[in-house]
Amino acid sequence: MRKAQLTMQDIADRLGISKSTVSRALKDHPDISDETKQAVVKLAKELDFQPNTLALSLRQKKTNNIGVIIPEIVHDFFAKIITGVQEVAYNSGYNVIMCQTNESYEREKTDINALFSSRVDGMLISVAKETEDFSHITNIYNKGMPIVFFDRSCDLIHTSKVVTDDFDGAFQATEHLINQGCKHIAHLLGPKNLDISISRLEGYKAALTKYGIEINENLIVKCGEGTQEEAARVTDLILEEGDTKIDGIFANNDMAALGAMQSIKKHNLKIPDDIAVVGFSNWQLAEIVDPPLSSVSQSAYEIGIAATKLLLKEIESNENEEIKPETKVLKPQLVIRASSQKKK
Amino acid sequence: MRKAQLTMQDIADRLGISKSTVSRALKDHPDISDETKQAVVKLAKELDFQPNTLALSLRQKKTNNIGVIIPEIVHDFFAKIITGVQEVAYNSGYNVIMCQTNESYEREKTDINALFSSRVDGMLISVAKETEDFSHITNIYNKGMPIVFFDRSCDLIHTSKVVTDDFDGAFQATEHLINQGCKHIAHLLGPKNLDISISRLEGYKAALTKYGIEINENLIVKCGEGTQEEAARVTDLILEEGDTKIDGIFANNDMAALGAMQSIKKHNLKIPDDIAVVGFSNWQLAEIVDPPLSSVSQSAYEIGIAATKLLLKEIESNENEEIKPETKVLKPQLVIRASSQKKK
DNA sequence: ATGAAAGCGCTAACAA
DNA sequence: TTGTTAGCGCTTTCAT
Repeated sequence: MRKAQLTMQDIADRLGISKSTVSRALKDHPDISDETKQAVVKLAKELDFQPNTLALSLRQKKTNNIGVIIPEIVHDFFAKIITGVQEVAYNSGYNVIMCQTNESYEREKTDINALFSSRVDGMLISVAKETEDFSHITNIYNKGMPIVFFDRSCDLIHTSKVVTDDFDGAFQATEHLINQGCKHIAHLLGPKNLDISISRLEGYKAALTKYGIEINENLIVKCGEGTQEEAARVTDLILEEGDTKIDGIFANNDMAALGAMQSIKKHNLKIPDDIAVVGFSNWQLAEIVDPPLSSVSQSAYEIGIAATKLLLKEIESNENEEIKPETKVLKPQLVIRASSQKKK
Repeated sequence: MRKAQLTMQDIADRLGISKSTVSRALKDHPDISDETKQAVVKLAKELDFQPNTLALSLRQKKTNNIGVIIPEIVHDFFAKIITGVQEVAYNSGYNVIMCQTNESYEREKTDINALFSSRVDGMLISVAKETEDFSHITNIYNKGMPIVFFDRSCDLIHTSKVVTDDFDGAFQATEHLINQGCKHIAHLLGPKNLDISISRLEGYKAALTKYGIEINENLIVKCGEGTQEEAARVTDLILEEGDTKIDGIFANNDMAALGAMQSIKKHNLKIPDDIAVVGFSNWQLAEIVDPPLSSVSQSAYEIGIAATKLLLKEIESNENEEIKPETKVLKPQLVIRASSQKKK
């Protein structure tokens, strides 16, 4: 700040009263006379007085800030979560400090320590892909920092968490394909080291089993990191060299689904009539591509809302009462679009 | 914080020295003996001491935080800007506090005041669409808060700003279409109340003029807020009722370009051979749609970098020296994809 | 109804 | 080389 800042002392001086009176008047303390109150409020408004919340926070040992650790803002999914977080926080008088780790462990460590140093009242964390050692998180947890994980959690730490029911989403998607008449449904698998990939695979298998369709391991194919190109390539293989003629694809994510669609079109097959396609995540692109892509929506906004509510509850709970961690599993919703609705 | 926090006093007590010695030891002050230093550092590490930056900030009248006011995180464009901002800030030892206004004036006012109250060292601001009264910004500016505008600025306040050269981008796009052989290029116009819409229109006109192509006002059509549906609708009209057969479209933004593409396909015309299309903003969708969409890239990341550098320069400048505001105009780059490359 | 004073955790001028 | 003290701006207990 270039200029000296305006303080309560300044207001007090001008009015010939003490700064404690100013403080009380500003928070409408019953002891203060109406006359004094009005004078103070008037002058404060005139001078556009903004109290220094640093001093307040230091004094009260409470900042009314919460920190959010997020891997990547540019992902629709996380951006929507943030929006949910800010909504709840804002309405409860909290500010949100966001840090983007770019999936880097080092960055995550630094960010979390910085948030701790600035004494946020609690943290919402989605861990970076790189992170395997969680001591930076257990450290602050042990010091009493309220933490809620969202989307990507860490089982080592016994806190509240909010996650998507990936199994259920995959089940819904696969069941929908079956209901559309698909008998030979391929699955484009995500990276095996992520829990979500496994859960989605399990959901896919469970749906097939429920409807008495045999699981064909040849139709379950890895597509690396799940990029469009990789997905297109593996779909090419399925269509050209596979011994089974498929009529449906459930992809681990929307980018992969898109790659599959490109491959299908290239082979002059029709979507959805020859092959129906369903993705996962319901990114913006899903409604934009041609044909619009059916996809499992993870209700990111709701995840943000739920996680923040849990965190604020914890922050505002009485110090004495023991908080028992809750795990909220949000059911995803299948959004059906043209890519999977076969004409009957 | 549930538990009492660890302070320098605690460390001092355990070591039987004073807290000022601890403070000095921790910042490697030359006066302190190596012996003491090592003891302090060792204990601090053991106890995982994290200094309270609130106290530091209050004392130093410097928070090392910068605030960012952004309309919508979910837009690729802004998300990328943020990434650039965080990059520069992080490397210079600053933290970033982001606020999302959701294009609301009220929210913007509250956010800016909250940032001021928390004594951020400076602010990066992109104003909300709703904002017409700027007194909340002039207020803090007059109190000495360093401010840099990005993308959407406010001419009333004489600060540094970083913006895209929309005129140039539109010019490049239109010139490219002309070079591809287009003679009748339509322009899908953005909302007239935004400066950017006007600049892009002007760039379009200037390119036509340069190449001796007459400006046909019938080919300059509004498409409301620029959504896909609206763009598709107006394109339908041009194709069905227009008296000119067009061979190129320059759209004010990518969503509108997409709508135009849908309309063109519906009319069984080929992109780019019958009609070439160029959009603006180079959103992710541009490379995903079919055919991939040529688009003017605004180099959002660079905007974030440039704005933050300007702000930090201002923050770190000597109080006495007068800062003269700079305006950085970043040239956008046309990214040419299949939607506009006619076979010769 | 108001004021004086202590203290939140840290730094820095001044003393020793 | 280290300690003492004052003070950043605010709240709050205890006096008055």
